[in-house]
Amino acid sequence: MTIRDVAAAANVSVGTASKALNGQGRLRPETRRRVTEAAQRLGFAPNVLAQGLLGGRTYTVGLLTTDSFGRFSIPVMLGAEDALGAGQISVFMCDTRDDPDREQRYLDRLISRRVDGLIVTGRRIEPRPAVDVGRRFPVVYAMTQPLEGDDPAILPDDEGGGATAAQHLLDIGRRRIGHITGPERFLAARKRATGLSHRLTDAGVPFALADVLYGEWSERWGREAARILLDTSPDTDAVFCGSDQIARGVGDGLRALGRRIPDDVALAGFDNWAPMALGADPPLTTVDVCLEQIGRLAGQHLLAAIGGETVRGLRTVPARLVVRESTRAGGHSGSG
Amino acid sequence: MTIRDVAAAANVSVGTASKALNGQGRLRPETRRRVTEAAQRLGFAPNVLAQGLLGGRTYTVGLLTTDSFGRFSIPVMLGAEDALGAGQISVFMCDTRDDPDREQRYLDRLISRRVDGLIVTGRRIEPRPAVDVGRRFPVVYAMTQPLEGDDPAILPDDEGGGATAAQHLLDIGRRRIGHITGPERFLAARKRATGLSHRLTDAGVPFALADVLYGEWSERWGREAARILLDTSPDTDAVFCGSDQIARGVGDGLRALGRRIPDDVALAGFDNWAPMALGADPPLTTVDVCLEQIGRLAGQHLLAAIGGETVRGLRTVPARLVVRESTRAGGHSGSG
DNA sequence: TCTGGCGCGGAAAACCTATTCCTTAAGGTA
DNA sequence: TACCTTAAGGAATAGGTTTTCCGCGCCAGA
Repeated sequence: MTIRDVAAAANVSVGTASKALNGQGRLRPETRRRVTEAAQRLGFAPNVLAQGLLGGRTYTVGLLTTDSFGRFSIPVMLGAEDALGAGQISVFMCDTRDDPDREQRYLDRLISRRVDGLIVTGRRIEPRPAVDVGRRFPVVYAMTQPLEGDDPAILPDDEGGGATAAQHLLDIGRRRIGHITGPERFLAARKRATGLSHRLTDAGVPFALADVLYGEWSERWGREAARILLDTSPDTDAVFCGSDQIARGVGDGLRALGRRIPDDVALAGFDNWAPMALGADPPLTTVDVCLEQIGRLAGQHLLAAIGGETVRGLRTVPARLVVRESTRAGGHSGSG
Repeated sequence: MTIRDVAAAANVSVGTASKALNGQGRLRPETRRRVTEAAQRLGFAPNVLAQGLLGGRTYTVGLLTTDSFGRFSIPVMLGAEDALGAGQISVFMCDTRDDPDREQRYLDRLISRRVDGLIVTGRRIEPRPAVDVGRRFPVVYAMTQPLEGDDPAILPDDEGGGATAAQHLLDIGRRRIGHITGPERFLAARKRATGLSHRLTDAGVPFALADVLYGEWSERWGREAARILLDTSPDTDAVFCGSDQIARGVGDGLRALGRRIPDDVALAGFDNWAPMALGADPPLTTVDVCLEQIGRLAGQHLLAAIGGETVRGLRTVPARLVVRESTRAGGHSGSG
């Protein structure tokens, strides 16, 4: 089923058929109609490979992730697809599973497939080695940043997110605030802690970076850390956590020690991961870094780069605080 | 950077260059070496579009999901990519977001892109309208099944999973078993209940399908249902849940009512969703339907179909019980 | 009536690669 | 020495589409 068949069915040449189907050239309306009708009847769909071969553009991009398309990549991907799909661009998925060999094979394939561009996503915001595709097509990073070069990267505002959470806890009257988060080696964890610390210090509330409880991104760590925190600071009236999972664990830990949430201790998480944050009792206040928006921006930047614009450097997307029951105002002196 | 450039650099014709690079034809070893060396030096990668145009195969497949690449699609996708990637096949992702118009646009695009095949995945196992791609390329369903036609579908064994969980609860000595699950309209929920019921009845343990607590796939429902269950059956010594999320809620609900897990009540979930099942305290025993395996099989079936074999009908993948602390043996008369 | 212009549609090139067929030269045999 | 065989590599074609250029016929104006 090619345009040749359509042309034959409409009694015109292939060139004419092409013009009729694409609204080009000077054709009689009746001819146009005859061709489109024949195409319709035969169920003709143009071969995009041939178009790509001719036009030098394939209308495809690669999406490379080191995250096994996990919790972070997926929303980013959806946002990117949104932006790209509107431009009629299809997306190849490439899941490296953190294996450099796999990644190289994927890159080779994408090069062979003559993609128009590439989006590289990562776990949290850890910097990663830049991908090497020569100057064949533009690359945009999302949720990660290249160690070398100045290819554009779209990042969440982890520091701002930490600050926003801090401000909220201050606003509802809390002053003895703890912070339980993931491993210190994660840039995202350090940035969130920094944001929190700066805002609290600015407000005259004492908070030392040395007080941050670094651990792992798990509920188990949250439960354990809750005990540690109350051991050293029994008068804690709010805990800001580096992830919703940790917050879930902290919540259970606090309850096990007799604290009520939010009456005795307000609890805030990070990520706004729906199943975790909404499933909690009470539902979790949390920071949403707007992953879809990050993906959408990455897609738009890539489209711009494909269109010839030069886009460079980092760009952060503001985080959004989502207030739920776990930090209801009223404070520790409230209804309890 | 085309094979023409390579040929020029090696002082041969394009035909000869092609033969040298693909190990075809009769060429002097020295000529072969000269060509491959030039290709290497110029960083040549063959244009797969041109190859596809010529060979009639594009070595691409589509992956269509109604699940927004959520919890179910992702592992299926990874498995499928595993199977397909080994065959040098790239995957187009198509996220319909449950919008028929979007779906149709994706299908049109895939047809235009001349994919070699299509995998359709879904949420749980609900049957869905068959996709219509004429006889252009083979279609395999995974985690869903077509309402019409007999295209192959790979499904989890929900009934067997329910039976396996039942057997496990019997094995650890429980006899008063409750079942809390998602909405009754979900085939998966009904099948799991059926599997449980049959196995219990076979073992002489009374269980009426009317006792199943259907609700929603949420922790909140789990918490609520736990109260309902203990209200009507205070001597319950085990609860099997239709999802890990529900199990989390049930666990919290039971604890709030003073029951210890697993000492007083054993608790089992479904899905083996790591963050939920492992984060729980104690970690959840659960049924793993082996989503990756389903995806892998779907990929293999699709490869077979692309290769010309005719594959038809449903195929189920056995579920696997993952035993963790929440159903430790010993029973209610045990250490408590 | 002849010419210029315009409306319409056809022919061909281009995109890149793989493959089939063909040419050339060299070496061997009768 | 002439013919045949074989090795080696070149030329051409196919695949589907778009676009540029060109030609044909008709109408209007001179």
